[in-house]
Amino acid sequence: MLDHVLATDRATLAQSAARRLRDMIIEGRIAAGSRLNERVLTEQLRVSRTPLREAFKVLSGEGLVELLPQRGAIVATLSVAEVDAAFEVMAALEGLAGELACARITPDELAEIRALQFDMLASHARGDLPGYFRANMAIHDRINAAARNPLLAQSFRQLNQRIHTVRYRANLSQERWDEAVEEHAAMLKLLEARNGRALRALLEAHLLNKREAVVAALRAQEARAA
Amino acid sequence: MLDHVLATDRATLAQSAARRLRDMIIEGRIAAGSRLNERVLTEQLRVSRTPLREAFKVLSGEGLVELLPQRGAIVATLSVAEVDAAFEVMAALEGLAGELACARITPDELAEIRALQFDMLASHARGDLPGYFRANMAIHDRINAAARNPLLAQSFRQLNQRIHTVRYRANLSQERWDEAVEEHAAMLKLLEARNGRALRALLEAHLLNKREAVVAALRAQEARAA
DNA sequence: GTGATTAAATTTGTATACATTTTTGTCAAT
DNA sequence: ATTGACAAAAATGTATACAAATTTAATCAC
Repeated sequence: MLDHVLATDRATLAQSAARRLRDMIIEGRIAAGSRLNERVLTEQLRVSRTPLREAFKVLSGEGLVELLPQRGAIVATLSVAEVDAAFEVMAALEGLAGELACARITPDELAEIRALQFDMLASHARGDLPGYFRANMAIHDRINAAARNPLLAQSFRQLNQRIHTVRYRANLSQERWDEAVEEHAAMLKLLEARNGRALRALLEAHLLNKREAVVAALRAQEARAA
Repeated sequence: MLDHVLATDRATLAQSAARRLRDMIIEGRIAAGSRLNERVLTEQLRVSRTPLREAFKVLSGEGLVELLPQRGAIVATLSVAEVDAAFEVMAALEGLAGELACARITPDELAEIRALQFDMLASHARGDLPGYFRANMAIHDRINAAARNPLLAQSFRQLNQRIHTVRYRANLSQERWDEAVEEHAAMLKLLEARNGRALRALLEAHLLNKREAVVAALRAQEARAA
């Protein structure tokens, strides 16, 4: 009778295997391009091959894993071109989110973003990069939530997840960092003024700037390797 | 030695099961919300449960199937709100595609779109709705291809596939149809003029207009049912 | 008849066995 | 040393057996 409340909705093994594998990939604990051997992973994750293979299919749909017929699964590789393309799409999506948020955000949500903005400023002042990334991600999450479009949020999350490894590994220059913080201040102003068109343009520019920074860092990394 | 040429890359059963099931869902041969019984489907598709369940996971990632833990899979249902949200995102993506296409399209690609435009005009003049839809879809496909962004194309395709059933079932009014044809003529002009910003705005408006038409048709359908 | 209770049947989740394919390792020939 | 052939090993793909859960049906009290 109270099932709908008490039901713990314990996940299936396939779900939890997918979740754990996803985390391992996103956190970079398994290198891009490396093979996902079923026997090895069944031992590591303590599940049998059936749920593991189902997890592969799920992660393949998220773009994190590539399935090579008869030849197993590998962690998806990221070319610079793909990162470039992902940012191009994410810029448009984030711009849309900002525009919609201007029309739909509540005062409470706006207040929360204001608070996060101060958290971000604090992290920036301390030179605390992880803290900055955390506040930054939270702000963009709140804007997405305020847009009230689950499909938009999902599309964005999927792309962002795909490039997560490189996005939050590229340690940007102090100059670019300062610039990003300024952009965030302007964003908040436009959001408060409910200026949808302008916020959209700014968010697009903001993400395209981030793209430049990340792609430059990637190319530098590639050059160092060679 | 010639493997890389001859290899037919025969699909796995999971892949072909996913493809067949996907077609059945998109074409509306299985009603939204209906249960996907494993035993029944294994008999229909002539595969065992293992590849069938893997196919469920794939289609779930595409948003076509919903997995209810311990309670099986159902064909995903589409609320009016979801269709609304999908168009909102698709408008932004298509706008981006148009802008990028202006910068990247080749003369050959442009010529092909011009030809398709005439096909579309012919179908419109004959009142051939399926032919119109086909030409229309082909044009949008070409614009997406000319944008040279695989992730953009994939994001768009996924959303479009999700609402395919309702999108191409809503038989629009003659008035809206005429209007859409005019919008297409303007699109081609802007593409030829390489006016990215204007094409973007037009494509967004075009899709938001389509949204109005589809959502209105859906609401009318709902009202008729009640 | 209605509703609760419980047993049976069905259905989903997982592990494992078997079948195919791919990869690896050995050895002879050049 | 390198190549090619081929056997052995390992890996993936598929079917099926078993376990656990849910749904259906049947029974009984009221």
